[in-house]
Amino acid sequence: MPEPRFRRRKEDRPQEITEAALAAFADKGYAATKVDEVAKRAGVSKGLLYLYFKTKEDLFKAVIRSFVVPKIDELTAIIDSSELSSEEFLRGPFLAFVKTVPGSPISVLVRLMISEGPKYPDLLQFYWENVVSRGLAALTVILERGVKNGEFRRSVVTDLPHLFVMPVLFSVIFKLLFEKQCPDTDRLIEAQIDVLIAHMKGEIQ
Amino acid sequence: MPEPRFRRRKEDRPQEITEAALAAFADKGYAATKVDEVAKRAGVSKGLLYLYFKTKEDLFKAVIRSFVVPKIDELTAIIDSSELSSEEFLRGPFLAFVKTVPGSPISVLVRLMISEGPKYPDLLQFYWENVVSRGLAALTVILERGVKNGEFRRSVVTDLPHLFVMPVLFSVIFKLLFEKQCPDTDRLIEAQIDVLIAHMKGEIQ
Amino acid sequence: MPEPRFRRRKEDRPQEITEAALAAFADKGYAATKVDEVAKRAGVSKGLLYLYFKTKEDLFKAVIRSFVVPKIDELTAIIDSSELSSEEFLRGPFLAFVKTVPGSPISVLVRLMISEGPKYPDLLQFYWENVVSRGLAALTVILERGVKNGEFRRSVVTDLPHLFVMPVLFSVIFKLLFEKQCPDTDRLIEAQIDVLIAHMKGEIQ
Amino acid sequence: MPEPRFRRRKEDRPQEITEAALAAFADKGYAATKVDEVAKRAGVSKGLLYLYFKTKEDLFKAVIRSFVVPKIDELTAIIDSSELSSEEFLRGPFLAFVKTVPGSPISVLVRLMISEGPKYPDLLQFYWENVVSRGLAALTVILERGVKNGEFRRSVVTDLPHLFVMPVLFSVIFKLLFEKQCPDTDRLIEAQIDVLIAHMKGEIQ
DNA sequence: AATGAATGAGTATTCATTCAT
DNA sequence: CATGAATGAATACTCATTCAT
Repeated sequence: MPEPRFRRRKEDRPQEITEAALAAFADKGYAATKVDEVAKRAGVSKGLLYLYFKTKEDLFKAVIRSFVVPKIDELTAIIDSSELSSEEFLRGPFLAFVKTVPGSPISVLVRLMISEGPKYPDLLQFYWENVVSRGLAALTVILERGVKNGEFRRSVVTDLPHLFVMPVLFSVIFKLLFEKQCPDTDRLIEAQIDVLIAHMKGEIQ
Repeated sequence: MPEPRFRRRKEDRPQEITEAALAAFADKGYAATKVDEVAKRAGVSKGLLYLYFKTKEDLFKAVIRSFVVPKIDELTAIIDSSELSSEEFLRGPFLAFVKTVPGSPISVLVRLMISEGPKYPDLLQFYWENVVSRGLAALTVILERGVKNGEFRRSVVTDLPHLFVMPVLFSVIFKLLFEKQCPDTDRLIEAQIDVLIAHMKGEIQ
Repeated sequence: MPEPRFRRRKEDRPQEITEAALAAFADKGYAATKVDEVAKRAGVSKGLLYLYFKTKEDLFKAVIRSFVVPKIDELTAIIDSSELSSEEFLRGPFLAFVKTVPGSPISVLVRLMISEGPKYPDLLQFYWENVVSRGLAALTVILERGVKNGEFRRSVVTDLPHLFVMPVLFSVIFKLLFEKQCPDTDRLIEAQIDVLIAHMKGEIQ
Repeated sequence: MPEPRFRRRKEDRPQEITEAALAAFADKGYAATKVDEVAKRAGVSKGLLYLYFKTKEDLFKAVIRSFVVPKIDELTAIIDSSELSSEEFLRGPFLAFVKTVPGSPISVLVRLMISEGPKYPDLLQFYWENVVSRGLAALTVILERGVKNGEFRRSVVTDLPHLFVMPVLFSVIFKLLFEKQCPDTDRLIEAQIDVLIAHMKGEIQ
């Protein structure tokens, strides 16, 4: 008995399709990915894809939105529920979270944002509001708390949460481009955090 | 019959074309740039462009090669000719050089490498050999010299020259994507160098 | 549980669908009308529509057939039941009937026949047999009766009933295309009939 | 020796293409005509067609414009250069001109305007301004001249130049749809003109 | 009978590349 | 050398039709 040509699974389709799209975009980038290819990967006809996403661009935006926001939610959830000191938090949950990024599917999204972002200002806006600024804000909360506690001295470092994010972006890209020559990204990230914390604490290293 | 005011010499053509291409790629990215558009910008016919570059991909590779190598040559030249201490070098010529990158035309190349690199392994190889590894090697020379001098303690930092490059990559991308919300990149870069040097020197900050 | 206020009966369905189709075709023409749209207008699912009409073309043919024949039946009925002289008939019931055409839903059918007819010879055949030739035949009966009566002289006019139909077709099309610049179609139609009758009667106007 | 794949004939191309398009539209109507088909008929590649006409719609508009305006220019030229009395003009050059329309390539344009016009208001506007209103104006000039001369009585007929155009539109459409059953269109047109002139002259017929 | 999710052939349009001039 | 007219393969998107439910 042959497989039925139609499977009705309305609820699951959008997710199945965005997952396939993420994989395809990861492989070839946005422009080089054919809609046909995404449909095939999702085990779905092109027509159905267009039932859920009006255009290829739409699909792209949906991919960005649906995979990135949950991840950042994860981070803020950790902060809110944590009773740790700032240093403990940075060395513990934050470091752990941040190490998972390079090599995870999200790293693909970073590449997509860099490649295609400039063409879609609204998407950048969304990304800024829902990911980057939220991430930086979360870090700022931690750093400020550390200053208030007396754990940290106020300095450029407590002022520039970007310094804590840098190694992640760097690792993602380095790994993407020069897998072979890439240093141990965990070590790189740890080193940066170490250096920054030491600096904030005013310790002799 | 009056002489044309500017007589274009054959030898300049390829460069004129790669410059036009760089500008076009900067505006729209590789895939979205039409060969027609590049030819128009270069003030040249499409046919002539194809006389110098066999394919669009060829042109792309030429762009990468021709703009990036001179820049890295610049850096290594500075190192070789410099009599400064390691710290002086890092805070002086290195910092100065590195600050010029975000916002310069080369930053465009970074985006191009990220977007298109994975499709062209030979280009990545070239980029690694001629840019990244040379840059890291130059830094390593400086750091080792500092350790030998007794200026710096040996540590993860002297071991990971990547830490010195991170803020540049970060700034380039941040500026590209979030121009509006971008922090002062000079300050960001300086902060990182400060923190790293302080750490290597074992000083209280 | 309250009775639904309107219970749709199965028997009405085809008619409801052809009505929706006529409206949709009127708006956008045949090719530009989507089956989906017709189904929605009819308050019916696409699947059900296909239960009644095998193809879109089928639906189209049903539309033509179902709206045009009753109209022409109306006209012949008037003729058969009328005791009037030929002139009275032409100036009375015929004129009245004919004036209602431009601006009525049937005028849409005219456009459809002109646009799509050439693709469907069987439909044209049907249209000819059931509408045009019957209409012309009815007119011929009247004109012949007038000649027999001595009301009218025999001439090209009594020979070409088409002359009486011309202003209707003209008005329908003019109104369809140039609503804004369209002359009063009633006046146009009346003028034509006047002129023709005067001619047949041999009167000085 | 094989035919050269490329023939450079920049000047002739647009006309060659519009001619092919007119023929294709005549055969199948606008919607059912494939751009591929037009290109093939014109002996040209699809790409080249798109070099001259940005879209299929554009091509359609060009077809309408390029074939219709010359025809109406012809008519107005005849009027301007004629020394005839109004009746002589109507029975002579006007009648002759008007008889050529049904069956000529322009008759195709009439069908196209009816089918597609309502979708392109700007095209209808163009058609109105450059064809219909100019044609009616030309007729009005003739009729007014006849009234001034004393040739004609003023009446609805001198007021409604549309009456003179009606048989042309009617013949075009009748021929298009019911070729087989179509009366002699020359005779139909002549009859209408006869009747109208007789009426304007107030003669007993 | 009734639904609407699913299909896929069909089409307009683009753009890197070629080649007659 | 230089041009840009000409090509055609490639691709996003549509919509009549089918069929599992």
